[in-house]
Amino acid sequence: MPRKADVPARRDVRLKDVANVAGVHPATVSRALDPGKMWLVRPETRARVQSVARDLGYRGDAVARSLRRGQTTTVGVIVADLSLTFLAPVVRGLTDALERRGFMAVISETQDDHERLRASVENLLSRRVDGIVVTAARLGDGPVLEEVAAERPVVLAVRTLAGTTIPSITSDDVAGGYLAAKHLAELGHQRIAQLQGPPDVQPFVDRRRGFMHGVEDFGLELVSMDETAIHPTPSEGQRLMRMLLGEGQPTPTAVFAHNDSMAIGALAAIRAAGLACPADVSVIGYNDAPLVEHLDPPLSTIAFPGESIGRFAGELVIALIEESSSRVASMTFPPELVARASTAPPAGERRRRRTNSKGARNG
Amino acid sequence: MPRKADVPARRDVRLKDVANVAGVHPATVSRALDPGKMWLVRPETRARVQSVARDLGYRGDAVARSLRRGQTTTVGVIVADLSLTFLAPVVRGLTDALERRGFMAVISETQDDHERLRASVENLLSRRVDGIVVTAARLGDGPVLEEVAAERPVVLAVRTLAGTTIPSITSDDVAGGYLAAKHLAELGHQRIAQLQGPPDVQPFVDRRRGFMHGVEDFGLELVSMDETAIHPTPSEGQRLMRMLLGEGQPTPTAVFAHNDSMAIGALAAIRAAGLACPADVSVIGYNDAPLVEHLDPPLSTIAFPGESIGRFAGELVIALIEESSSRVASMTFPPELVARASTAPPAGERRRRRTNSKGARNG
DNA sequence: TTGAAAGCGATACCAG
DNA sequence: CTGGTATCGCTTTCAA
Repeated sequence: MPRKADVPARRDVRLKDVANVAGVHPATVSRALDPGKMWLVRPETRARVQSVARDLGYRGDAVARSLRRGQTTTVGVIVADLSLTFLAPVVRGLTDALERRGFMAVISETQDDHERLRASVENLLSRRVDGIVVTAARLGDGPVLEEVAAERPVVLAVRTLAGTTIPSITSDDVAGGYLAAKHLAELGHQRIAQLQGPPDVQPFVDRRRGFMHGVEDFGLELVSMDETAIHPTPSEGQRLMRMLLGEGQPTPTAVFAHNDSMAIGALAAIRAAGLACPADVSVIGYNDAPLVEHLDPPLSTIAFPGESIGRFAGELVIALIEESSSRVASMTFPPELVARASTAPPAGERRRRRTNSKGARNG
Repeated sequence: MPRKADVPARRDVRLKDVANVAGVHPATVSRALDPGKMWLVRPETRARVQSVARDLGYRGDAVARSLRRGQTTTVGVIVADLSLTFLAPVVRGLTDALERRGFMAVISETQDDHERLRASVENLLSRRVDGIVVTAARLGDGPVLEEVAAERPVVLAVRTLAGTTIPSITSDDVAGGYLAAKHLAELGHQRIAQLQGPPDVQPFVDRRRGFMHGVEDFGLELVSMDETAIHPTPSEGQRLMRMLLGEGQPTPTAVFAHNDSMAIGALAAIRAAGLACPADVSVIGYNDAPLVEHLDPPLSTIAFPGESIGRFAGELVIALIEESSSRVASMTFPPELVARASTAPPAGERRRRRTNSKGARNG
């Protein structure tokens, strides 16, 4: 049992109580306790009020304040799934930026489901959040979000949306895809492929585009596969990689998985096929999620500054909240190649010397 | 610019507006829209009101409702750091349980700092959350949390606190530690050690205790090292492992790291010392965090049902909120050994086994 | 079955 | 510099 020390464990103390004890009007207490208005109160009174408030253990009622002020100092954060490890830094930067400014994050998961996104948004709006940061936008979500953005600040983070006017803080996924192709080309790969993420998520579209540019620019041969992952998960990555290895086409010597999760699945598929990475097939992922540097082999990947993106998204949404007329400024951060052991030069020479028939090892 | 379709993008629609259009009193609208009270309204009126509400795009104001009802249907969730990957399933289960019951999670990070925990709690209370789930409790936090628990439902998850009356949902870390020792003993290890997490976090204390029990029960030799990690991170794990390898004492053939992060650091230290895992030293971690199965080598570890723990914590806090008299029921879930490639019989044992095995070929 | 009226707790404008 | 007073939007007795 906790001690009921000096702080009365009684029912919540209200402004009026403080006023009574301090012998002043509630309005005065309100002013004396508001950092932005306490200068209106005579120092003596202010001190007395503050001391009484402290003694009574007074804790402002944010609900009442919100009702009166029409501001909740709360921001809704919509994520597809908190288990997505690459989101951790983003959410970290975001919540940090928010807390630093006195805002709190209320988090809602959508599992990348349109309906759930709609429900989340509705829920958040009815809770009167001052703004919303969406990291889980998918293609069809445009209209809903635009509608919301008409009444409240909305910021897209990580995932932008084609042809939207909603400001977004992202990394340049086209550049990232290009970087992946460039890396593979520089290692000497000629025949490469990509494991594509869901095409209704803008970053995947962009990564694809960037990668294709690279393929052209560097004169690579693309083992094309139109199939895309239903979800960007290890199991889907495994499925696509299996397809790729099983196709009639020649096996690529390197693949670009649109994210690290799919890359992990790809590694599994490669092993399952009796091949080795990077000896037989190089693999590069995307996101530089936590731990992928410790994988077997350590995963080459494209990193983006998640924490910064989260932080800026937080700051932007607050800016929009505080001066809603603010110019809509999107930001794009450059991604970065992180070369590790899962990518290496192709074993082309050796293989070519031994046999001319490609794919002979796909047992 | 979004279309201002049928839904008036005007200022928020209030209850009164609906009442006016529907030609009834606001109180009637309130009743007609409250699932728990709509039976008080004549079906015709109800239908009309609901239809008007829909047409106007009416969205209840949760802030006003909260003020009036003294309930926010909001639960504070305190975590040390959202980047802790083993928390992802916990938070997942938690938010899912909450949303399912119409509650929302507001998340606050403490970075395992006492002051920040205090501030978080204060902030959450002033926002009038209906309850709090704490996954970041450390030893000194008892008093603060007890005090809070006296006014509002508080539930500890993942980390319990010694000698507290606050209900907690955890896994049995003593059993987990024991399991680790047992696993190593069964593999034939004789000389083992542990990399200890911070002693002011109950789970680490328990894992240590359980491990020690196991050491005794199985008659193992413990290479003891009193040093504990400042934070349970890879770098600290690496530091401790380095110390262990450098000491005057004989090198253990297996170590139990109090969590996966430290285990990862340990693996690095082992490599850095020119040794191999599991050939020279076996390593077992704790948590079965996402991806550790893909490490090099795949990490043996002790798993706990994070999602269930989160889910039950959510359900418990809601139960406490709804019937605050409810009996305080803590729950403990059993952990489970997940044996992977980072643990194997010790070098000597392997040889001996080969020699002694029936049908040995070198006879 | 519906209406009237009283707040929930805090803030902000207007007087004094 | 401080007190009065009117809401903020909704829920909930209490009457009718």
